[in-house]
Amino acid sequence: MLILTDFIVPDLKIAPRDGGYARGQDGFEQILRAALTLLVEHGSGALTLRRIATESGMNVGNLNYYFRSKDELIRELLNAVISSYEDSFDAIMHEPGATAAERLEKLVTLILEDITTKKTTRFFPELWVLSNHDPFVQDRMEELYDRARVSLNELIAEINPALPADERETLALFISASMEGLTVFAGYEKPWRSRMPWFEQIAKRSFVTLARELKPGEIKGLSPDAA
Amino acid sequence: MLILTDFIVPDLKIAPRDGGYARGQDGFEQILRAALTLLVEHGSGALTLRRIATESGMNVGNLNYYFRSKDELIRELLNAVISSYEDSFDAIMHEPGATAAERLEKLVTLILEDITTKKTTRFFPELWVLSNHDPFVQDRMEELYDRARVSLNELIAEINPALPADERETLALFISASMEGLTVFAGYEKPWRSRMPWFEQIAKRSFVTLARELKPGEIKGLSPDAA
DNA sequence: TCCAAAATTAGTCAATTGCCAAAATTTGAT
DNA sequence: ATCAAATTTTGGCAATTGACTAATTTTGGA
Repeated sequence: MLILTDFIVPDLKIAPRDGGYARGQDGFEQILRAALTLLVEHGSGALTLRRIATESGMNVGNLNYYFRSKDELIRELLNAVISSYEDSFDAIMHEPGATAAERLEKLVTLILEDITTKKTTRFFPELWVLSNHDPFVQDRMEELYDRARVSLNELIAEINPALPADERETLALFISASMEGLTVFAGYEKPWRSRMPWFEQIAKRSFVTLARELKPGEIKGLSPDAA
Repeated sequence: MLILTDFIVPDLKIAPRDGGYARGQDGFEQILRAALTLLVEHGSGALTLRRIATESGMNVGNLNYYFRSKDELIRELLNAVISSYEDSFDAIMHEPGATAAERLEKLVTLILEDITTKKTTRFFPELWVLSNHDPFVQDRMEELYDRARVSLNELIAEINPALPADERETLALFISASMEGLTVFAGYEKPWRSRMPWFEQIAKRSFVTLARELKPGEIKGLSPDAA
């Protein structure tokens, strides 16, 4: 059985530009879309102005008309992709469901299935690497994950109202990190991709249990250097 | 308070070379060490032959004597670093502890503390990115994680002997992925680095519970496309 | 239709890249 | 001490990179 959504050109969220012709907006978007395709298909090493120009059917010099430098182009690209994820998260956040636990399970399903797409599997590790040496990327990435955790936080609060805010936030972080980690093992074309349904079951069971049964103070119970 | 272990040059495991002088073995190691330092400190973009030559106090042309191509140099580098981790995992595997659950907790502590080192936080995301477009890296990485999971598997089997092998392996994968995911959030110089002790508590509690309480067939219970 | 702004093209520049060949030097067994 | 093998240096090459300028074409409001 083939999955049909694989070759969809990934989405970008591009802010409308100030004063300009319609063609300009198109060109702007074409360039970023070409850059994203190259990044996803061939990695950051393929992100040269000439390859982006070729991929977008444009002249090299024209890229310099839209973007003062390659650095600015890449920043705009990351910004556009990250914004598209923020939109997705906002949409996911309002998914209906009966109980809070059921909505948490639904959220886990949506996130883990997004992880198996080519776009997500390829883009996020690139983001993680860039964030190691670029403060701008680090800030923007932190902002993205903060927003992605909002719904997680709300659900945990609903499931376990007694849990203090800082412990709740820590649990949300742990859950988020757990799921992100699956990218490398069960993402697109990864060796354990086919086991993602099982991972989903374990994740749901584990996360709901944690949210339900964590007692206030339990996490901080032991000082980290206690033998 | 300053942490003093940050600037330690990361370890490499380099196989002794066939026929050659002692100086040759030194040069070989110097080059790979310089390359790793550059990768960790400045990212893969800094991995040019000239920068590696400067960093290792060598001439550019000499790199071509040791390595037929830049590609071969990088492969040898990844191989050497991965081998060093495999050694570490083998050492960790034989850590003593009373019960299996206690040994599992100890293993979690060791892995999560390794994640906060500069070497690990910086190197692994680079590896993940490279694996997306390089089958050699993908194979080698899979081999590394396979070996890292051996002890995890044994401990789960001891804690819950009734769990079938494939479900046990899936749980080990989930646990491993969970911890790897923390790299991006609580690794070296990451925003939630200071909460790593809390993450450790949650992880121990969660993983031990899963290992103890998962029932055979529970993971595969629902077919993935059941609404 | 006209025309200024917007968008695109063509061509060039210095810098950097990986790679290579030939000469010079160092090593260590004999 | 000798000498072949191993290592290092020197100098350069062709290709690619990001950036820039000037000329050309397209756009869409007046």
